[in-house]
Amino acid sequence: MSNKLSHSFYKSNNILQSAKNLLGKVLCTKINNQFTSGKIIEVEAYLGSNDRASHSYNNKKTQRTAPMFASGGISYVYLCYGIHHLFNVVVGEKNNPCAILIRGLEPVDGVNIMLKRRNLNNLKNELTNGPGKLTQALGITTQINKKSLLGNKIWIEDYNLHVIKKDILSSSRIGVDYAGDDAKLPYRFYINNNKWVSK
DNA sequence: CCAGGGATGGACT
DNA sequence: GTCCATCCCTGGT
Repeated sequence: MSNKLSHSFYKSNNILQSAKNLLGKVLCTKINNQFTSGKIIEVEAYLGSNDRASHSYNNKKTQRTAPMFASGGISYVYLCYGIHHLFNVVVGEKNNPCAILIRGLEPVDGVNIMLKRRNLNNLKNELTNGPGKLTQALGITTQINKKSLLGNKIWIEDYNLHVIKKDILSSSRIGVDYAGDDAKLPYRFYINNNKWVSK
């Protein structure tokens, strides 16, 4: 049986709800035949054309942002600071360019593979407690940009891990000072008291 | 073609 | 906790 999140999950236009729903789900990759996964602990929602913090603000469609304009259910991976690959889940209907950035993961499968990719010797929070760290750990690069999340390279599973509603906290998003008033919006969601939340 | 930017990380105290 | 190097790629020309 498969617990893979299906098409319908990604088509919703209620992006904030979708972002919260991703908490507790398990992000999986199979890169170079190596399976790794982690439970989603922290996310940020980017609400598209009206959100100044979003790459797709003002319907700015370029080669880079094109994946956001596609129908939900694909990856949006881009390079940040020339070094870090950041992974987003594209959600919403076609031409509603929204995405959810994954910022923190609790390692589940393939910890040894992740440690190796991160050049670490033992399990500690810096393995996956940041958007650039977790992509490195899961082997996510722009090579898997614009890929279906229903395929066999990258996907998300629902293991029915219960996240208590009151344990979901929100805050403003990180590193979006350029967004004016929109920088203050409480579109970052994370699980309370969890060591895998970014610093 | 190239100037400028960027949803950060890690080294250090 | 604080500070700052990062460097590839994008997009406008």
